[in-house]
Amino acid sequence: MPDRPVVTRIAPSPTGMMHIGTARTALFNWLYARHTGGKFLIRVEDTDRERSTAEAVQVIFDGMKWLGLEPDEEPVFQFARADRHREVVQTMLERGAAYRDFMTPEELEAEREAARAEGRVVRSPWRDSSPNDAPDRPFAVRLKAPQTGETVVDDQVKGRVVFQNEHLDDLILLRTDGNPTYNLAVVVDDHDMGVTHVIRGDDHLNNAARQTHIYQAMDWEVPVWAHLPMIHGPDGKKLSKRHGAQAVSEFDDMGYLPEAMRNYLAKLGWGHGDDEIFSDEQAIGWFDIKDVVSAPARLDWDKLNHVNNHYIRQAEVDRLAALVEGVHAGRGLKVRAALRPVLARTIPLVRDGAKTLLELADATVFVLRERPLELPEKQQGLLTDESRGRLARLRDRLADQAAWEVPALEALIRGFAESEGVGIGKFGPALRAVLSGGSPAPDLAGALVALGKDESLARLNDALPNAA
RNA sequence: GGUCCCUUCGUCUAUCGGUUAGGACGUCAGGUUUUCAACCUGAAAAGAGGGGUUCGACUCCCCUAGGGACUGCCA
Repeated sequence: MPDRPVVTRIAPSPTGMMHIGTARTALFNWLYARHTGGKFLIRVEDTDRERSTAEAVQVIFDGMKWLGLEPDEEPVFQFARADRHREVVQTMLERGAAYRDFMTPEELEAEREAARAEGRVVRSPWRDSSPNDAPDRPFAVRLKAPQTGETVVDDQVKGRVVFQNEHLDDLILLRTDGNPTYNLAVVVDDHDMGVTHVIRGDDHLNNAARQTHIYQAMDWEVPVWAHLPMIHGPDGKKLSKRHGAQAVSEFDDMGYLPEAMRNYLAKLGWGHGDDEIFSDEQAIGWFDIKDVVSAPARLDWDKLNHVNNHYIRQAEVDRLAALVEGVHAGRGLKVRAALRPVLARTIPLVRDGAKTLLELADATVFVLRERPLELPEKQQGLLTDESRGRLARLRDRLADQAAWEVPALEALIRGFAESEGVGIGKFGPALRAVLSGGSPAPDLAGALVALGKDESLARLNDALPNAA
């Protein structure tokens, strides 16, 4: 185990979106680096030139920034390091740790089929040929991996995993076109970047064994491995589109707060006793790779919603107001400058029930509506002659009310109901309808406070033109 | 086919050989109540199956079953 300061990294490939699993892997790498006082790095695996567009790369950076997981150093781009990768391969060739493989695509295909039929691994006839036999045609370079004995991946979450070398094939290091492959590039880059702990998805567990051979061939120190189980959809299948979302940006769009995502994602595969809600500082203090669960976890929207609701209740009102304004803007509803204070005033009154920013936004539309409000048909029945009369009497009381605060207004409404000799249910629904125009609204006192005295009375007057 | 990983309430998890198997989300019931939500109280709910090891297994070992990953000159 390396004695150096811890260096972790996230190594996403730019595919046009940032998968939520990548986000969790990033989070764990970040937590571990912070916990140990080490460094958290990012390397963009952009060797697939077709998919690796500038936009796709930006998506990664945006996702990381939104999640609040910024790396400690400038990003490394893998493609730019191809020369270095080739240089390492050259060294391995010189050391006899790699060989030129002249198999044609057809030969390879045939060998692959034969190997599968025989239940063995692909082998190249060129592995043991002498350099003099080299034909004059393009070749790939393969690692000359040991074929006997065993390779141990001492994994921090999976435990000691043993592979028989006879089951491991000779990794291709350089393609026929001279470009490095993924398996070569990760190892070289991780080594050059000084990565001490490779924390990644367990879809790479098998690769870890073969990558170990590269480290050994170069006499490099093998990093500490930690292979995280994957995140599945609610049905236990691989997380995909049909589960609602898989990209980080989608969670943003759906109104989840980054701190809620961090908390929830941290709990997916890791935990600290009975603690459910915890701060970044606590997570950093508690986090240890050894405590990561080895079984895959399913995404649970209900729980995510619950956690998000918690953080919405805790968030600064000004921040929520800005975010909610953004949601409204996205839906084509511009918030007039004059209404900004109203919006900010409304948020504390409606946030408790909001599971997402979208719901929070929904809960605030009633204060943003412009008079005169038109009641939806199903609510018009609420305005009978009787209820109009009551509302008119209530309006007069409200007009005389000086303290425009929730407790005082609650008392006023209760007192009014008593003086009318009826329950609040006799006029509450009508009041709410008039104040909100049919939009969702909080309790009556809250709605009055949110709207403010003038607007409240004006909306009442709009609905009671002849009742004065 | 081969290699490897995984398996505690519906879900996320605690337990690290001895517990009435705990917590959270969700669910259900009740309460509160002017809508929805929130909130309060309570309840139901789990060790995949089979063998071992042991005085004693959720915990250790083996087998089976079921999931998953890899098996690319993708990453």
